[in-house]
Amino acid sequence: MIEARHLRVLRAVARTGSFSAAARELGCTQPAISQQMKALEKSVDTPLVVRSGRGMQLSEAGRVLLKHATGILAGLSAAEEEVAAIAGLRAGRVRLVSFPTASSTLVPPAVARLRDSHPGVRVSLVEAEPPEALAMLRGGECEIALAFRYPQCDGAVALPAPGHGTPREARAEANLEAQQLTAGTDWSDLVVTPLLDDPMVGLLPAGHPLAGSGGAVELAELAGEQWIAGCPQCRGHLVELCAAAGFEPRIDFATDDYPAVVGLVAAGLGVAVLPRLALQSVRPDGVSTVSVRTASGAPAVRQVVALTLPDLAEVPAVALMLERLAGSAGGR
Amino acid sequence: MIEARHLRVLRAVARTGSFSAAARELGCTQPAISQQMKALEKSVDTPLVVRSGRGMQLSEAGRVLLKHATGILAGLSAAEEEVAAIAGLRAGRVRLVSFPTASSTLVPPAVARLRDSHPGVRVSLVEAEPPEALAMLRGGECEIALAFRYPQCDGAVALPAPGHGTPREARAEANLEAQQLTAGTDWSDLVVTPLLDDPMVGLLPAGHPLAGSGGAVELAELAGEQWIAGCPQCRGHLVELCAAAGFEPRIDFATDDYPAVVGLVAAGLGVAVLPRLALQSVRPDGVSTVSVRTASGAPAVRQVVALTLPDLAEVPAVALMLERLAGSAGGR
DNA sequence: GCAGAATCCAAAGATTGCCTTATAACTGAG
DNA sequence: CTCAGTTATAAGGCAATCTTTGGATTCTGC
Repeated sequence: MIEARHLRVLRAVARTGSFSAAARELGCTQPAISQQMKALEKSVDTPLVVRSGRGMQLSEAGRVLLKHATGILAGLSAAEEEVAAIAGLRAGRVRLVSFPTASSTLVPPAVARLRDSHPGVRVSLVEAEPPEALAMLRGGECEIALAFRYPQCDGAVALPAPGHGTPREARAEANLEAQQLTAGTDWSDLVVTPLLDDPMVGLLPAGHPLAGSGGAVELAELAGEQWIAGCPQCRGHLVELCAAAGFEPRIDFATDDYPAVVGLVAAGLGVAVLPRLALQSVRPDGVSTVSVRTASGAPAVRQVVALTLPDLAEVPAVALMLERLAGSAGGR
Repeated sequence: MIEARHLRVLRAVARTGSFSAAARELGCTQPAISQQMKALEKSVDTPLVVRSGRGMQLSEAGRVLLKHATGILAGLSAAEEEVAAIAGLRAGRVRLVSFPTASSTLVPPAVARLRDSHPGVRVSLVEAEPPEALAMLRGGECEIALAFRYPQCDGAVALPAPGHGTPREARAEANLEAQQLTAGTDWSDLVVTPLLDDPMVGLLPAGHPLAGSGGAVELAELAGEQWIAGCPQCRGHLVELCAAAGFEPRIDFATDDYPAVVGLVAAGLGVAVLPRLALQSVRPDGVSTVSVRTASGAPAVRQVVALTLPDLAEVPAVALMLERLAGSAGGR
């Protein structure tokens, strides 16, 4: 088996015309060159150099091998360079999958700042709801999945050191609590980068009695209202929240189109609870917004996170993108 | 530094989709694959494989590296194959330099038989007198030089085992005797393959008194003749031979054109001594040939040999050509 | 749900390979 | 003939590699 090392030696010998000079060029001793050449000649089973008194020349086999060596070593350098470009954030691509709200709020500034600092790294974005995004992540169709979950307790999830060889146990332990509390989101084998605790905002018709109550309401105060729900996952969360507050919401309308929710509330058809992030890109005409507290008194939040695989967290471009996303979310 | 071994492992992993399968394909154990991949990832400083639960996929860097690996490994295989073709006598070229007489007698059948047995090996032929042929050999312009010398003693030169690692000392010792006797031919650092002891033939005009003397004459019997000499080297040899026989030849004509020599002798302008090989391609019209004995009574001979460098003697095509030349000469 | 098969990683021991140092032999030039 | 430069060889130390062994995880089939 011919190794690249052999070809490097052969090339140096051919270039310099002597073993000693080749050794100097490659930064090793002359016997090393001598042995490498002998090993190469043994592996191809034919002489490669012809010593004639003082000078030395390549045999025909040596010339043929050298002819190939240049191309092979050039290909090797090209490969090294291209991989180094990816590792050095001068090239590469990060495929992002995000749910709609995030892709219109968190993602754009993060991508813009990544492009400014590292123009060679390209980012692609596909929209998908968290369950599908997770499947794409596990299936190798993307590097980062943005998702959210609704922790029902106030304690913040322990923060795993993002992207630097976090042991499996630590991650599992960190996610254990949240995992047990929110069904269907087993992230124990993933690297979870918390981005944002997105507070839930109550939407009331403009003339609602609680609209002026200092901007904060208990969920139980809305027990008798008609409700307008969002996406299936949001609806499920709403029901859980209300159950914790001791009632079951009457839901007459459900839509995952946030402007529609606002319109329905403004028309006096009910009240709603939306993540604040979702409201950012919707003009809240004819509605009042109030903060919502859970039964325990703490504000209700939706936790927005970026997910990736442990191996992918080691990829520089992925780690950088995660950093940018965290930075983009941090200001909110 | 990326080594070919790494790329072979990467390719096997990518092809099979698992470390274990790659290990089976490459005939080693799975931890070996695991370690090689880890070493490769370390050398390029970025992850190359992404493990997602059961399956595994290449990262972007891995895909890029694999893309190059295919070409690099293909180039390596091509190089190995081409060199193996040369080593296996399915390809290659042997450059022969020969003096005119040999190139018209010894060389053609040898080349023909080599071409029959190994059609891939090409032979090129250039004509040059021994001194120049030797220079070309030492200068790397040919692989085999055909030459001759005139040993003045009868003892045959010891036969070095042709082309199989003959130690320097043995060669030097074998050639020592001849070296001292024939000036200007230091072949102690060469591999000498004796081809032929070419007997010297006397050329006499058809009616010469000695023409019928049983076909053999002593050189001294021709002391009083006019002489026609051949090439410069041959002329020098003739003078030496005659000196040993006790006289100095009167040389009125000298030409290295053998038909001319025959013509001159036939015209009765003198006598000549030629190697028998040289006479083979000349029609001896009007002349009588007799064998020539030196002063010591032994027949005078010209020794025809093939010369090559020690390293070149290890090259299969060169060794084969030497064999064919010896075979071609053996029948004479 | 629970063995079973298959996969990967990690640690440890043995082997192999590579490099260096030191020495000897050879070549060509002054 | 000596000297500078080169290569080959032998021996020692070091690093890399492979294998073995054991343990953890995942998917599969019952």
